Amino acid sequence: MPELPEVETVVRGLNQEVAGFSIKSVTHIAAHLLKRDRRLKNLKGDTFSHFSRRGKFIIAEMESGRRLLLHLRMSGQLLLEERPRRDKHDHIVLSLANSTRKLIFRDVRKFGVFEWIDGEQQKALDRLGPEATEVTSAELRTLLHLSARPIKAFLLDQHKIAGLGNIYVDESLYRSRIHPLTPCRSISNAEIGRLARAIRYILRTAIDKMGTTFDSYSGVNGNPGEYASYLRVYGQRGEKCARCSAEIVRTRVAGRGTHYCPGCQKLKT
DNA sequence: ATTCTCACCTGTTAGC
DNA sequence: TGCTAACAGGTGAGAA
Repeated sequence: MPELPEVETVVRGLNQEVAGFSIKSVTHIAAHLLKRDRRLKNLKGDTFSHFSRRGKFIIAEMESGRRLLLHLRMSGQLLLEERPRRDKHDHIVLSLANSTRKLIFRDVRKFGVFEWIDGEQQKALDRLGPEATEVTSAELRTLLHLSARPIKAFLLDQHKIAGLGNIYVDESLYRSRIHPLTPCRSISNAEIGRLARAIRYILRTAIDKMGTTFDSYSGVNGNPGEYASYLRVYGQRGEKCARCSAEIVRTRVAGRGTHYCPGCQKLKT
Protein backbone atom coordinates (compact mmCIF):
# COMPACT_ATOMS: atom_id res chain seq x y z
CA MET A 1 0.00 0.00 0.00
CA PRO A 2 1.41 3.38 -0.90
CA GLU A 3 2.90 5.21 2.07
CA LEU A 4 5.36 8.10 2.09
CA PRO A 5 8.29 6.34 0.31
CA GLU A 6 6.05 4.94 -2.43
CA VAL A 7 4.32 8.30 -2.98
CA GLU A 8 7.70 10.07 -3.03
CA THR A 9 8.92 7.61 -5.67
CA VAL A 10 5.85 8.27 -7.80
CA VAL A 11 6.29 12.05 -7.46
CA ARG A 12 9.94 11.82 -8.54
CA GLY A 13 8.89 9.74 -11.53
CA LEU A 14 6.20 12.25 -12.47
CA ASN A 15 8.65 15.14 -12.28
CA GLN A 16 11.06 13.24 -14.54
CA GLU A 17 8.54 11.93 -17.04
CA VAL A 18 5.41 14.08 -17.01
CA ALA A 19 6.37 17.62 -15.91
CA GLY A 20 6.33 19.93 -18.92
CA PHE A 21 3.84 17.84 -20.88
CA SER A 22 0.43 19.12 -21.90
CA ILE A 23 -2.82 17.21 -21.83
CA LYS A 24 -3.76 16.68 -25.46
CA SER A 25 -7.01 14.93 -24.66
CA VAL A 26 -8.89 13.14 -21.92
CA THR A 27 -9.18 9.64 -23.33
CA HIS A 28 -11.20 8.28 -20.43
CA ILE A 29 -12.65 9.55 -17.19
CA ALA A 30 -14.74 7.49 -14.77
CA ALA A 31 -18.15 8.63 -13.61
CA HIS A 32 -17.38 8.33 -9.90
CA LEU A 33 -14.49 10.82 -10.22
CA LEU A 34 -16.55 13.26 -12.31
CA LYS A 35 -19.26 13.07 -9.69
CA ARG A 36 -16.75 14.18 -7.04
CA ASP A 37 -15.50 17.04 -9.23
CA ARG A 38 -17.38 18.07 -12.39
CA ARG A 39 -14.55 20.42 -13.32
CA LEU A 40 -12.31 17.49 -14.21
CA LYS A 41 -13.87 17.83 -17.65
CA ASN A 42 -11.63 20.86 -18.24
CA LEU A 43 -8.26 19.08 -17.84
CA LYS A 44 -7.66 19.25 -21.60
CA GLY A 45 -5.17 21.83 -22.78
CA ASP A 46 -3.50 22.44 -19.41
CA THR A 47 0.15 21.59 -18.80
CA PHE A 48 1.76 19.80 -15.85
CA SER A 49 4.47 22.08 -14.52
CA HIS A 50 5.58 20.45 -11.25
CA PHE A 51 4.66 17.67 -8.83
CA SER A 52 5.13 17.71 -5.06
CA ARG A 53 4.16 15.62 -2.04
CA ARG A 54 2.62 16.43 1.33
CA GLY A 55 2.28 13.35 3.53
CA LYS A 56 0.75 10.77 1.21
CA PHE A 57 -0.93 13.40 -0.99
CA ILE A 58 0.37 14.28 -4.44
CA ILE A 59 -0.02 17.86 -5.65
CA ALA A 60 0.18 18.63 -9.38
CA GLU A 61 0.80 22.27 -10.21
CA MET A 62 -0.47 23.25 -13.62
CA GLU A 63 0.67 26.03 -15.92
CA SER A 64 -2.80 27.60 -15.60
CA GLY A 65 -2.07 28.15 -11.92
CA ARG A 66 -4.57 25.54 -10.85
CA ARG A 67 -3.50 22.58 -8.73
CA LEU A 68 -4.68 18.98 -8.71
CA LEU A 69 -4.84 16.87 -5.55
CA LEU A 70 -4.15 13.16 -6.01
CA HIS A 71 -4.18 10.42 -3.41
CA LEU A 72 -3.49 6.74 -4.11
CA ARG A 73 -5.13 5.47 -0.91
CA MET A 74 -5.05 1.67 -0.92
CA SER A 75 -4.70 0.58 -4.49
CA GLY A 76 -4.20 3.67 -6.65
CA GLN A 77 -1.48 3.73 -9.31
CA LEU A 78 -0.18 6.40 -11.66
CA LEU A 79 1.30 4.78 -14.72
CA LEU A 80 2.84 5.87 -18.00
CA GLU A 81 2.18 3.45 -20.79
CA GLU A 82 2.88 3.43 -24.48
CA ARG A 83 -0.22 1.69 -25.80
CA PRO A 84 -2.26 0.91 -22.70
CA ARG A 85 -4.38 -2.19 -22.78
CA ARG A 86 -7.76 -1.06 -21.45
CA ASP A 87 -8.07 -2.16 -17.86
CA LYS A 88 -11.46 -1.95 -16.19
CA HIS A 89 -9.81 -0.27 -13.21
CA ASP A 90 -8.47 2.63 -15.25
CA HIS A 91 -10.40 5.69 -14.08
CA ILE A 92 -8.50 8.42 -15.88
CA VAL A 93 -6.46 8.15 -19.08
CA LEU A 94 -4.76 11.29 -20.38
CA SER A 95 -3.10 11.58 -23.78
CA LEU A 96 -0.04 13.80 -23.59
CA ALA A 97 0.95 16.19 -26.37
CA ASN A 98 4.28 15.46 -28.07
CA SER A 99 4.48 12.08 -26.40
CA THR A 100 3.57 8.56 -27.37
CA ARG A 101 2.65 7.75 -23.80
CA LYS A 102 -0.54 8.07 -21.81
CA LEU A 103 -0.85 8.92 -18.14
CA ILE A 104 -3.16 6.46 -16.39
CA PHE A 105 -4.81 6.64 -12.99
CA ARG A 106 -5.63 3.03 -12.11
CA ASP A 107 -7.34 2.12 -8.86
CA VAL A 108 -8.94 -1.24 -8.18
CA ARG A 109 -10.69 -0.21 -5.01
CA LYS A 110 -11.79 3.27 -6.06
CA PHE A 111 -10.70 4.94 -2.81
CA GLY A 112 -8.19 7.11 -4.63
CA VAL A 113 -8.58 10.87 -5.05
CA PHE A 114 -8.14 12.89 -8.26
CA GLU A 115 -9.63 16.39 -8.11
CA TRP A 116 -8.88 20.09 -8.39
CA ILE A 117 -7.70 21.79 -5.20
CA ASP A 118 -10.31 24.07 -3.73
CA GLY A 119 -11.06 25.28 -0.22
CA GLU A 120 -12.02 21.82 0.96
CA GLN A 121 -8.90 20.09 -0.40
CA GLN A 122 -6.64 22.85 0.93
CA LYS A 123 -8.16 22.39 4.37
CA ALA A 124 -7.33 18.68 4.27
CA LEU A 125 -3.72 19.53 3.43
CA ASP A 126 -3.53 22.16 6.17
CA ARG A 127 -4.66 19.65 8.78
CA LEU A 128 -1.67 17.36 8.22
CA GLY A 129 1.00 17.02 10.89
CA PRO A 130 4.73 17.52 10.23
CA GLU A 131 6.41 15.43 7.54
CA ALA A 132 7.50 12.08 8.99
CA THR A 133 10.83 12.26 7.12
CA GLU A 134 11.75 15.40 9.07
CA VAL A 135 10.25 14.69 12.49
CA THR A 136 12.52 15.57 15.43
CA SER A 137 12.50 14.05 18.91
CA ALA A 138 11.56 17.45 20.38
CA GLU A 139 8.51 17.62 18.12
CA LEU A 140 7.60 14.04 18.90
CA ARG A 141 7.89 14.65 22.65
CA THR A 142 5.46 17.58 22.44
CA LEU A 143 3.01 15.62 20.32
CA LEU A 144 3.01 12.52 22.55
CA HIS A 145 2.74 14.56 25.73
CA LEU A 146 -0.02 13.17 27.98
CA SER A 147 -1.89 11.02 25.49
CA ALA A 148 -2.94 7.57 26.67
CA ARG A 149 -3.62 6.24 23.19
CA PRO A 150 -1.41 3.43 21.85
CA ILE A 151 1.70 4.68 20.04
CA LYS A 152 0.71 2.75 16.92
CA ALA A 153 -2.64 4.60 16.65
CA PHE A 154 -0.82 7.89 17.13
CA LEU A 155 1.75 7.22 14.42
CA LEU A 156 -0.98 6.27 11.93
CA ASP A 157 -2.83 9.54 12.57
CA GLN A 158 -1.91 11.84 9.66
CA HIS A 159 -2.98 14.90 11.67
CA LYS A 160 -0.19 14.15 14.15
CA ILE A 161 2.56 13.02 11.76
CA ALA A 162 2.12 12.83 8.01
CA GLY A 163 3.32 10.00 5.83
CA LEU A 164 3.48 6.81 7.88
CA GLY A 165 1.16 3.87 7.17
CA ASN A 166 0.84 0.37 8.50
CA ILE A 167 4.10 -1.02 7.11
CA TYR A 168 6.47 1.74 8.18
CA VAL A 169 4.86 2.20 11.58
CA ASP A 170 5.51 -1.46 12.42
CA GLU A 171 9.06 -1.21 11.09
CA SER A 172 9.78 2.02 13.02
CA LEU A 173 8.46 0.62 16.29
CA TYR A 174 10.51 -2.53 15.82
CA ARG A 175 13.69 -0.58 15.10
CA SER A 176 13.18 1.59 18.21
CA ARG A 177 12.17 -1.46 20.32
CA ILE A 178 8.78 -0.05 21.38
CA HIS A 179 5.69 -2.23 21.78
CA PRO A 180 2.86 -0.97 19.49
CA LEU A 181 0.36 -0.87 22.39
CA THR A 182 2.55 1.34 24.59
CA PRO A 183 0.55 4.40 25.73
CA CYS A 184 2.14 7.56 24.25
CA ARG A 185 2.68 9.11 27.69
CA SER A 186 4.60 6.06 28.93
CA ILE A 187 7.34 6.41 26.34
CA SER A 188 10.61 7.64 27.81
CA ASN A 189 12.72 10.43 26.36
CA ALA A 190 15.35 7.89 25.32
CA GLU A 191 12.70 5.90 23.47
CA ILE A 192 11.30 9.04 21.81
CA GLY A 193 14.80 9.80 20.54
CA ARG A 194 15.17 6.28 19.16
CA LEU A 195 11.71 6.45 17.57
CA ALA A 196 12.30 9.78 15.80
CA ARG A 197 15.62 8.51 14.46
CA ALA A 198 14.09 5.19 13.40
CA ILE A 199 11.25 6.88 11.50
CA ARG A 200 13.63 9.16 9.60
CA TYR A 201 16.12 6.37 8.87
CA ILE A 202 13.56 3.83 7.69
CA LEU A 203 11.68 6.28 5.47
CA ARG A 204 14.86 7.58 3.88
CA THR A 205 16.16 4.07 3.28
CA ALA A 206 12.83 3.00 1.81
CA ILE A 207 12.84 6.04 -0.50
CA ASP A 208 16.34 5.01 -1.65
CA LYS A 209 14.94 1.57 -2.47
CA MET A 210 11.96 3.13 -4.25
CA GLY A 211 9.44 1.84 -1.76
CA THR A 212 7.96 -1.51 -0.82
CA THR A 213 6.09 -3.62 -3.33
CA PHE A 214 4.03 -6.05 -1.32
CA ASP A 215 1.01 -6.31 -3.52
CA SER A 216 0.28 -3.95 -6.38
CA TYR A 217 2.42 -0.88 -5.87
CA SER A 218 4.78 0.26 -8.63
CA GLY A 219 6.43 3.46 -9.82
CA VAL A 220 5.19 5.38 -12.89
CA ASN A 221 7.19 3.11 -15.20
CA GLY A 222 5.76 -0.01 -13.61
CA ASN A 223 8.93 -0.89 -11.71
CA PRO A 224 8.38 -2.47 -8.28
CA GLY A 225 10.00 -1.07 -5.12
CA GLU A 226 12.89 -2.98 -3.59
CA TYR A 227 12.38 -2.38 0.12
CA ALA A 228 10.32 -5.54 0.73
CA SER A 229 13.46 -7.59 1.37
CA TYR A 230 14.51 -5.17 4.12
CA LEU A 231 11.31 -5.55 6.16
CA ARG A 232 12.06 -6.90 9.64
CA VAL A 233 8.55 -7.45 11.01
CA TYR A 234 5.82 -6.47 8.54
CA GLY A 235 4.52 -9.65 6.91
CA GLN A 236 7.14 -11.68 8.82
CA ARG A 237 4.85 -13.58 11.19
CA GLY A 238 6.53 -16.80 12.33
CA GLU A 239 9.99 -15.68 11.17
CA LYS A 240 12.86 -15.32 13.65
CA CYS A 241 13.66 -11.83 14.92
CA ALA A 242 17.02 -10.68 13.51
CA ARG A 243 17.99 -9.25 16.93
CA CYS A 244 16.82 -11.83 19.48
CA SER A 245 15.58 -14.83 17.47
CA ALA A 246 12.12 -14.74 19.06
CA GLU A 247 9.24 -15.42 16.68
CA ILE A 248 7.63 -12.36 15.10
CA VAL A 249 3.92 -12.25 15.96
CA ARG A 250 0.94 -10.62 14.33
CA THR A 251 -1.90 -9.10 16.36
CA ARG A 252 -4.48 -6.37 15.91
CA VAL A 253 -3.86 -2.84 17.18
CA ALA A 254 -5.93 0.24 16.30
CA GLY A 255 -7.89 -1.99 13.95
CA ARG A 256 -4.83 -2.93 11.89
CA GLY A 257 -2.79 -6.02 11.44
CA THR A 258 0.25 -5.36 13.63
CA HIS A 259 3.61 -7.10 13.55
CA TYR A 260 6.19 -6.99 16.31
CA CYS A 261 8.83 -8.98 18.15
CA PRO A 262 7.66 -10.09 21.62
CA GLY A 263 11.32 -10.57 22.59
CA CYS A 264 12.61 -7.05 22.07
CA GLN A 265 9.45 -4.95 22.06
CA LYS A 266 8.19 -5.36 25.63
CA LEU A 267 4.97 -3.69 26.72
CA LYS A 268 5.13 -1.21 29.60
CA THR A 269 2.00 0.60 30.73
C1' DA B 1 -10.64 18.90 21.50
C1' DT B 2 -9.54 14.13 21.14
C1' DT B 3 -10.21 9.58 19.96
C1' DC B 4 -12.91 5.76 18.38
C1' DT B 5 -15.88 3.22 14.90
C1' DC B 6 -17.53 2.62 10.61
C1' DA B 7 -18.17 3.20 5.57
C1' DC B 8 -16.05 3.40 1.35
C1' DC B 9 -14.54 -0.74 -2.52
C1' DT B 10 -13.06 -5.10 -4.65
C1' DG B 11 -9.76 -8.93 -5.15
C1' DT B 12 -7.94 -12.57 -2.44
C1' DT B 13 -7.88 -15.93 1.10
C1' DA B 14 -9.51 -18.68 5.07
C1' DG B 15 -12.88 -21.73 6.61
C1' DC B 16 -16.66 -24.68 6.22
C1' DT C 1 -14.35 -28.45 -5.07
C1' DG C 2 -17.40 -24.57 -4.31
C1' DC C 3 -19.44 -21.41 -1.65
C1' DT C 4 -19.54 -17.51 1.79
C1' DA C 5 -17.42 -14.57 5.16
C1' DA C 6 -13.59 -12.31 6.62
C1' DC C 7 -9.73 -9.67 5.50
C1' DA C 8 -6.51 -6.20 3.51
C1' DG C 9 -5.72 -0.90 4.80
C1' DG C 10 -5.95 5.16 4.16
C1' DT C 11 -9.02 8.44 5.20
C1' DG C 12 -12.98 11.27 6.73
C1' DA C 13 -17.61 11.66 8.70
C1' DG C 14 -20.05 11.15 12.61
C1' DA C 15 -20.41 9.54 17.33
C1' DA C 16 -18.76 9.13 21.99
